[in-house]
Amino acid sequence: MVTLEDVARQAGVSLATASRVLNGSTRQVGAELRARVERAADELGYRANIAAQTLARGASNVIGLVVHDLTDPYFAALADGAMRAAAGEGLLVMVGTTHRDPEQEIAYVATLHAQRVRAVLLAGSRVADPEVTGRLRQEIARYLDSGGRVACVGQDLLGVDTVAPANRAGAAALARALAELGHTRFAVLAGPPQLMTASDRCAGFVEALDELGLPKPRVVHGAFDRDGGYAAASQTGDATCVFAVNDVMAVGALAAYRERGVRVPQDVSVAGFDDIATLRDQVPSLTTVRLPLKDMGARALELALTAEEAAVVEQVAGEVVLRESVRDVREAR
Amino acid sequence: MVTLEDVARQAGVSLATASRVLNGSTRQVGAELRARVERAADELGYRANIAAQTLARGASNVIGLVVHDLTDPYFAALADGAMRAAAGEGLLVMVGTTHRDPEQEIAYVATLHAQRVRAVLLAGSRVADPEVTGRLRQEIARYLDSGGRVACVGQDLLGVDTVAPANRAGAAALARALAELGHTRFAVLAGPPQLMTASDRCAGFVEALDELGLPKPRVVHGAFDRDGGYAAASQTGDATCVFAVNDVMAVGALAAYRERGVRVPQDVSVAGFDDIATLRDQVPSLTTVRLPLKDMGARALELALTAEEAAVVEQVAGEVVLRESVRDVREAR
DNA sequence: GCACACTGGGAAACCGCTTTCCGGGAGGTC
DNA sequence: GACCTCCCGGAAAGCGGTTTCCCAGTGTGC
Repeated sequence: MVTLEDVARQAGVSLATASRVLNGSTRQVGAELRARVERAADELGYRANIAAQTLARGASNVIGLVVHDLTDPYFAALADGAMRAAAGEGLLVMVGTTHRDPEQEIAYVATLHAQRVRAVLLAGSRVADPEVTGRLRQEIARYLDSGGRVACVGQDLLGVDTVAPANRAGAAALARALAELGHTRFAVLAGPPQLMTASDRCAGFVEALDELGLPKPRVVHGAFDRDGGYAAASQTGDATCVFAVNDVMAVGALAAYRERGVRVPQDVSVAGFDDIATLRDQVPSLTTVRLPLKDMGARALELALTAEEAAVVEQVAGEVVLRESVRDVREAR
Repeated sequence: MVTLEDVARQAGVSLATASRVLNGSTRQVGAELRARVERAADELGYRANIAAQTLARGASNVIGLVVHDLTDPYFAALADGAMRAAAGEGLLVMVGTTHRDPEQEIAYVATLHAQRVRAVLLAGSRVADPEVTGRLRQEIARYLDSGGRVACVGQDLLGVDTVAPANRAGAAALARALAELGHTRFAVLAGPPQLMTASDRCAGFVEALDELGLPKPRVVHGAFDRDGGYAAASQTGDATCVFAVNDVMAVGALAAYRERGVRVPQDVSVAGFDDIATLRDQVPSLTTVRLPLKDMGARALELALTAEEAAVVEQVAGEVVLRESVRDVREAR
């Protein structure tokens, strides 16, 4: 393992000079010595020891990213956005996946704190459990106290910079758009009640229907993933329009209907939420609420990197996108 | 920022004792002192500084993973497998995405080397450019020399532990299976000629057809992604069966045919390669060659972690999976 | 009763790098 | 020519841990 000292000796200069040449410093070094150091470093195959640099500088160049599941296109897009932004800043990204276990999330904050990462990005829904959230907040507080930075994509519950998708408003807008097509009997594939992203979207949808004077939808709880949507789709009763609180669930529901010979949108209309990238190849194309996922990931990184006085919360609007999977039932009359 | 020294002082013990209590050591510490140290650490909110630990121990607990694109389900699955395995070993994962730029790949090896990561996993196709491969090998050699470990998923070209999917054999088996269904006029959506995964699969397919005495397929080059498949699908001429060298290209091709009113499999049969997870919701379901992606990612990590004398190369067989997207043309007669 | 492990605590060297501080020489000014 | 800046090189003090080495105290075996 070749060290800076080896390089300095080989070049016949001091440690300080070698350091200044190889790892950007404000100080100038004469051309002659500079060349000698560079040549020595190259000959020896020197690579700076970042652990040592981090320790000496008191600042690292890696950021931590905590997601639920990388194979979910939602998080893949978020992560991709954040990682591109990080690469642009010359930062490395350490990724942790929790598989929806809140304890894992807390543990990752602690671990990333120990790593002294420059910032931690928490992507993904909060859960409606004050005890767990409290412990997470405490872990975050420790990290912030020691100079860390945290940003989050999701509900504004942690008191840190947040990119907050307008889940309620988006779902409400979707409900109005669907009602406008003449639907009156709705079902919601609502995901787990404790998951706030799921329950917010469900609530926004239900409230909007209520304001329109439409009957309450049938609410079916289940898992927040493709299989959850698939399973829940069998319990939508006589609804003419089904809202799955995220796209992967909607895709699962489409599969279930297809298998049962239920035609979409002729027999039932289906809508999702997020507009994940894989939707473009879905048949029928899926109505959804578009969220600019990559931008959100990138924005979260930016927020985490620019220290403000108070925590800033940025609302991100969702845009209703009507596609083939919903039918205008007024035409039918 | 609270340090071990703060904890030791608060507990009224030496640095050494505090270290032994808090960060696993072979040495015993008396119950009394142990309790005092633990309480002090908790009160102060102490988190070990991993950079300092890494420096002192000369070994880190993070591994590096280099992939082309996280939003591609192929790499997401590979990464997920590797990350689960890493979590099981108590390791953190630092992820870099190259977006298919080989220079980025080399740069990441250098960066991860500097980070002194325990091992580097290189996932993704090699390119048929000896100059670039040579530079990558050189960068890897430097890292290996300084005690690093490297494993790779893809072609066995780097002289390191490798999980090598049987691209040629898998494509050949697929070709034979398709020929058995009576197809004789084939086209291959072949991806970029320099990309070895693409060219190996294409070559395996073409050779197998040749051995069967069938006419040469039309080979259409293009990008190795969904849009590449989409674009290439317009140039398949009068082929009755189209092989896309990976699934995302096949999905793109299906979209193109759908838009043009070409029915799959009635008008043209389509097959892909990889069996990515998102295929389960594809209509029509896609014939492909299944690769156990998650296992491959996990296996690569294992290989990297267990030092052998010589580099071990593990072939991974692909399994032909016939689904709706291909038609048995013998029936038609 | 004595030599002898053995146990557990602490002092201090060390991991590889950054950066402050010091000092010598070159160049400029009056 | 004396004095003052600059400029740049080097010595050395950290950064926050781990671990070796030393040492005192406490059983053990014979």
